[in-house]
Amino acid sequence: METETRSKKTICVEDLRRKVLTQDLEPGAYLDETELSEAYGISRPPLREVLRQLAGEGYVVLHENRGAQVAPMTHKTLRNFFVAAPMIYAATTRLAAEHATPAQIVRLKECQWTFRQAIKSGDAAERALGNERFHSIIGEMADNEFLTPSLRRLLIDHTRIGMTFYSPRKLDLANQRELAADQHDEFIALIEAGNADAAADLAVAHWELSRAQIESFVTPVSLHFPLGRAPGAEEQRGAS
Amino acid sequence: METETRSKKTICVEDLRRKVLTQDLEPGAYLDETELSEAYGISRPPLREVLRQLAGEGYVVLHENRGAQVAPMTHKTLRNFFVAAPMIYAATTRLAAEHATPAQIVRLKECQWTFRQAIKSGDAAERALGNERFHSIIGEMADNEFLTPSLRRLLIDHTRIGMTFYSPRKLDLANQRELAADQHDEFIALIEAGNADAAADLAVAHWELSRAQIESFVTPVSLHFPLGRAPGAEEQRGAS
DNA sequence: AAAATACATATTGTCTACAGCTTACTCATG
DNA sequence: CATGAGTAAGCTGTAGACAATATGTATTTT
Repeated sequence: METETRSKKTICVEDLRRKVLTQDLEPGAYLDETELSEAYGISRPPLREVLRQLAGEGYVVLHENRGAQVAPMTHKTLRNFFVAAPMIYAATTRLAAEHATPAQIVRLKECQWTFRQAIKSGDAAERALGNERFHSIIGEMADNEFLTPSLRRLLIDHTRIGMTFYSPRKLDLANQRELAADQHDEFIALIEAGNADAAADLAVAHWELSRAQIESFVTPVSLHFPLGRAPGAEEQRGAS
Repeated sequence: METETRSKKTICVEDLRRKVLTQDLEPGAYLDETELSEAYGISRPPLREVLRQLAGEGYVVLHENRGAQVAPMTHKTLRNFFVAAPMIYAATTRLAAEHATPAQIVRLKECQWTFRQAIKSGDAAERALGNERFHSIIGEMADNEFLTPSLRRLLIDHTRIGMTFYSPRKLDLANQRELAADQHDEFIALIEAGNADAAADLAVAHWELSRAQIESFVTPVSLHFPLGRAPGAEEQRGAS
């Protein structure tokens, strides 16, 4: 067992990533360097390094002399996401099935176990983060430094979108989440078997399921939404 | 026309990018923070920010307590590159043809003009950088934040590989470079016409040409390479 | 009264100095 | 002579103080 003392800076990076993914920090929110540096018990120079790193990873955007902003989600985000996701997911999953090591498969299984616990617990954030981690590991398995950057970028917004549209009340969505978890088990089986073609197909199917969930919110069934309600529900600026 | 005074830090970022792309800084070389900060007339904290940013962009790799290293090119690099490149190039080019703005097309034409000048001049670095810039602009045209990260990562190593295998002596390669430049003109025409399918096909053809050039070096006619050379090529520390 | 300018405040950007880690060299010892 | 530990030098990591830039407010001028 490794003791592995993570530095304050590492904790800072990981916690900020987490806060962005769970929308604990909302898209478009501006970050205060002094405030954050005090919160994580480090000084401003290393914190600024952290922000640069997160900018490189796509979590935040830096504006000269105007600080850091959590990467915004514009009207184009969803459209671009729909274009890029199936291609990258299919490609990385195929490569994962071809290249995965036994140690990585063990980690993936552990991750899936944690993921199912999160589903049972009903904690939206833990479920979203568990799903992100699962697909991150598949990305590691693919072991292609040229595809990983886009995959990581996709997973950021996939996770944030998943948080946005999460709705524990709708039973059919709960069923779809169960189905998604079952597909994760299939991922493990196919990757372990080295069945690249089937794994790529499953990636597309998994994506289609997710897409259907998202679209059911973006293009809702007409009469389900009472229209004269909650005028301030869309209070954040920038929403057309 | 704006005057646009670039800060020292911006100059530093751009110059380091350039040096990595042209192999003025060799893959695997370690960077000295003090040395670089003095060279660019800034202190170490902002330089460290620059290095973090470049790490996020894939130009360098950071090692805890051991400084920054120019992103190495391992034996797997070329193989992974061959897998990812055609897919990403085709996808981004297709999107570029669908989304390019007139202003971007003007910039692409200017870039192509500069590129042809570089070819005439015979300057390998300028030619490689001009090519990188041309394809970067196509990436901007695609306007998809989820695909751009992988494209940028590909262009880094494509440019470095192009520098590695550049050989002005071989006449057939000179002809192939002419052909590549002609294909650039076709890119412009197809993008301007909004012909997405043809643009995607051209991207694949352009890639195949480049691949053939690379492979003619990687898999050379048997007797051209003296084999008993450079025993310590794995652990170079410092590039002089 | 409205608009523009000047000033005050807050936040970002940078520098110097110091602390901590890694490594290479030296010296002692088997 | 080889091997290991101890030590010193150099580099990375961090902190606190200072400089520069943007923003919001208040005042002045038309």
